[in-house]
Amino acid sequence: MGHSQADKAASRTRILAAAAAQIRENGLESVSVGSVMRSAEMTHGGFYNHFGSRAELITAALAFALEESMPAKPRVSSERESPDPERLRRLARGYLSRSHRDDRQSGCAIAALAAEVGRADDRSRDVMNGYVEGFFGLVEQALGEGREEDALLAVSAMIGALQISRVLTDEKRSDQVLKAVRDAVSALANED
Amino acid sequence: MGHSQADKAASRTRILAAAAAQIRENGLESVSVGSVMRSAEMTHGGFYNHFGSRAELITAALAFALEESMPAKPRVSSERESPDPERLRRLARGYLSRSHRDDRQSGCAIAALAAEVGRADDRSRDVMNGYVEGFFGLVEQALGEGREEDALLAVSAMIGALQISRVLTDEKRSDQVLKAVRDAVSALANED
DNA sequence: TGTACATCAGTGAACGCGCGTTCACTGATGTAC
DNA sequence: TGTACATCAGTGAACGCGCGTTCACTGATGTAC
Repeated sequence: MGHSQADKAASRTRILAAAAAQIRENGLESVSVGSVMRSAEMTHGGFYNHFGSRAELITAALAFALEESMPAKPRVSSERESPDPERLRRLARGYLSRSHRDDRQSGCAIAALAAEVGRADDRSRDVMNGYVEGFFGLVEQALGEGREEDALLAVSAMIGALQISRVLTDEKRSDQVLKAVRDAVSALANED
Repeated sequence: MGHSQADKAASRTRILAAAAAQIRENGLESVSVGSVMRSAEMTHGGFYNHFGSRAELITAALAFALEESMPAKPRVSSERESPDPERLRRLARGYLSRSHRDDRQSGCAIAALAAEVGRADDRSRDVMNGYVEGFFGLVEQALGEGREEDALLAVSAMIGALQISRVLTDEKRSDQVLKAVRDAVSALANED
């Protein structure tokens, strides 16, 4: 609550983190300046010391949410890494888990926001585009060279399944969808 | 613009259709009473002759959009129909086409709204739940008995791929995702 | 079939409210001397 | 190191606007006789 430069940076981060959580939980449009500032424990007037407008916040918070929710972004290591089926199986197990389904606030921002970003301006699509490619790259690397098409399939299926599992009202059925796609992705990992 | 009962029913349908198109194009939250009534070529005051509130309209328009965008809802025919791989291949070709990707306004409402409905009230989730199950059933029937898990995979992948294709900023890459999943679903159809 | 009247779909002004944004103010911070 | 001052992060009141909703009114519809 001080006025130092370090305090300002911390405030900005608090605002961003609050907005990112809100976005993942309830979508881009759910963000209002008032609610975000309240979450960040400040009054709304100070907002414009940190962002030029609500729209600017939303773009920044989208990037923040994507970054937060994609801890395993592929390193830009020059050496080719070898396929790692176990890594993909672990990824699928976590991604298509009940806890991921039920904890939207800290869940995958791509699954939460893909449709909304698909209809947003180029700026937002650009931001998410990089993270989708990162996800593809991650899975392709785990599958091994020449498995690009399988990677595209696996990522599409995981994102679709997570969303569907959040829609279905019968929890058993929801679990079943998660399991079916988990198994299918694992099967891809075990091929070749 | 008359006042007969038939006119009233027609007005209600115009309002619903306008709201459904808007929802598919820009999401549930994009619907405002004013914009919908303008699309339906009426003034906003008359809205409450047809719906009790904006929330009620949105629920009804969601159902309308889902119904419109799922013409191939499985019939409740008692006789088991035989597998039809060609039908699934055709479905995948249409669903994962550039024109479907680019024409959101008349595209699949599940893909457009799954994430948003996943965080909505039970009422909305119930509505979409039925159509998701309809989609599953359609694909399972085309695949044939005992292919339930493959149907869950295929539907998840199609929905995920359509959304991702709308996010990607490189059109070639977007096309590639559509094609990869189209081919994977066709491959499922050819297995047996 | 024709007339008188009640109904009610649609109009457009008005409402209260929450929103994004602005602004004068405050007091702690950090700098110039 | 100590003092005087400019900066600027944060506060809270105020703004204009668009929203959902209400309402008095209108005139066409449909019904009772």
